[in-house]
Amino acid sequence: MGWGVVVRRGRGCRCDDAECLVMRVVVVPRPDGGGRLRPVGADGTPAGPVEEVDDLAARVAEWERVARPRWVWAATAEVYPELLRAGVRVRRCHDLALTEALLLGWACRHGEPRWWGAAWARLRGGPVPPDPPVRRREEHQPALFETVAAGTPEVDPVEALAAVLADQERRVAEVDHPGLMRLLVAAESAGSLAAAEMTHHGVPWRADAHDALLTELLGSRPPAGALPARLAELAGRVVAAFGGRAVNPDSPADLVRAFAHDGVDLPSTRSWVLREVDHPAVEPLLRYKELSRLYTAHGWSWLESWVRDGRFRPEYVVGGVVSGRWASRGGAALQVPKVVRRAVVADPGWVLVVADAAQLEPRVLAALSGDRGFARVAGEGDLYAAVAEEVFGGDRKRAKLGLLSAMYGGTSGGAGPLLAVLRQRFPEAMGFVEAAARAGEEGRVVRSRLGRTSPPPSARWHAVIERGADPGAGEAEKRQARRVARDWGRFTRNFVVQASAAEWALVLVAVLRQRVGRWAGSAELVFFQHDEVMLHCRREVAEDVAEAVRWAGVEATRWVFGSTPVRFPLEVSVVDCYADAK
DNA sequence: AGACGTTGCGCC
DNA sequence: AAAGGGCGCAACGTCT
Repeated sequence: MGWGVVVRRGRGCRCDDAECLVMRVVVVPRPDGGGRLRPVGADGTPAGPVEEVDDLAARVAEWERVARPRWVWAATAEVYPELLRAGVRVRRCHDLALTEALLLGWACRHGEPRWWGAAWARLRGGPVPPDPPVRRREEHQPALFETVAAGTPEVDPVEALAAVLADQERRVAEVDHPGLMRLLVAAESAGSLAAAEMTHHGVPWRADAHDALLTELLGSRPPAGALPARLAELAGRVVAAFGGRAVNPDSPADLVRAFAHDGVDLPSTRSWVLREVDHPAVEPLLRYKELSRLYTAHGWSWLESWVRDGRFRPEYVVGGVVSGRWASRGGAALQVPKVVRRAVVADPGWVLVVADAAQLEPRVLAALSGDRGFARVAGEGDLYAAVAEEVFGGDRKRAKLGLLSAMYGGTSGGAGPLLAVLRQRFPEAMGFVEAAARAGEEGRVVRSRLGRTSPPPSARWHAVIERGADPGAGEAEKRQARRVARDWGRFTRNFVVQASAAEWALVLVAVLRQRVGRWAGSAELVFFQHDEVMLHCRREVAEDVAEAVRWAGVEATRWVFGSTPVRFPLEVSVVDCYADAK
């Protein structure tokens, strides 16, 4: 899709001026704790001698004290955890790998080899080697800088990183809106620092409370290989309800057969399907599924693997989702079930500050589209209620359904007529997502507010589309082509909203992280999940921290959307226990 | 036995 | 209430 559909230039990014004067220092660590550093200009040219040090952390801390540079390194995830373990924090960085992914994406070269391929091409020409494999927590793999050093002994890694930096600066300047892309690069890099710091600090987690919760719901911990008492009992009730027929409640196929035997035909055993069925097995089965999930996903073995010394330390994968949302590795960090939040308890004398952006995505759509009518309702505290008031005679449910369908591309559940009304009332907002959907259906890419780009559809996708367009195509082929086109349209429709929402949240984290630095030792960001942040802080500073979060929301709005009537309210709770938030 | 795809469900 | 978008994970089941 045309860039113009998605991004109208807002307020310029401050990185354009002051930030760019910040000194950059390239860092290449050695496995033994030493490393090499070199100050460089934005164009990668040396601004000082190479330093070779045996205690990299100490040297970084010293630089940080006197010059507050922007650290330039291959990947925060490979460099920063070690610094944190040595007690060293940094204010800002430029993550070359993350930036490379953003820039490759912008040029519709998603998935191509990243930074060191670019370095190679720039320094030596010739074929571009593939990326090193993704680093796994459990196994040691060579870090990026080691790989480049091993593969190209004649290339100084410091020189290589400086070259990549220069290359990236040049490419950023060539995008349609360099100021927005600079903001994205800065926020992505700041996010990588926040992610490493959150992993380092961890979410306060009371293993005893978790164990008590499990025991209450499942019975005491069973010996290895045995089912907890409560699950065994429910499984027994399921079997009894089928007249003693042997049924494994964990096996969908088994269940479908058992229900069929009793004259109940099921398309699947999903819980919402079962809920509609009148059969004595349903009630114990639903309860079994619910508790079984708790047991397998967040039971005692989860607790043993993931909680140490009163902290849950998930590993975040910054930019791990195509939309720019973060993913996580291990521990299912971004899926902590509501019941388990009982175990997330602040240390004595400390509290949790939990903040959640209310109705973030429709607000983002309002700001993106510039629809004045929609922006006006998005200036209200309850956007859905405001839309309901204006359009649906106060029916908030219908307002919510209609708006979610507009952003996700759904038409089921009677959303069709609601969409027609919304289209009439908010033509620019609805036109915005529909233009994004059309772009996807036609195989074009779309971009977020700051310039993150959707992946182009695969060759297979194009093949299906072309087969459907062939004059000799059969009905089935045409239908399939229409379906995959619509599917991709739903993806791009959602991408523009979800990716821009992720940017707002990312900038919030970036500015909040800077602000929280003033309470070093007394307040920590400990968790971030799409539109929600959690801080762990001393009780005395809780109100100040809560205020900082609200301020960060306002800042994020200004940075990402400039001047807009749209409000992005945060629901902030100060609690002892995560389960009590909101 | 291990790889892979499917099913189902937790979160936003 | 679910369905539309995005994920991670565990268990089942099939294939190799």
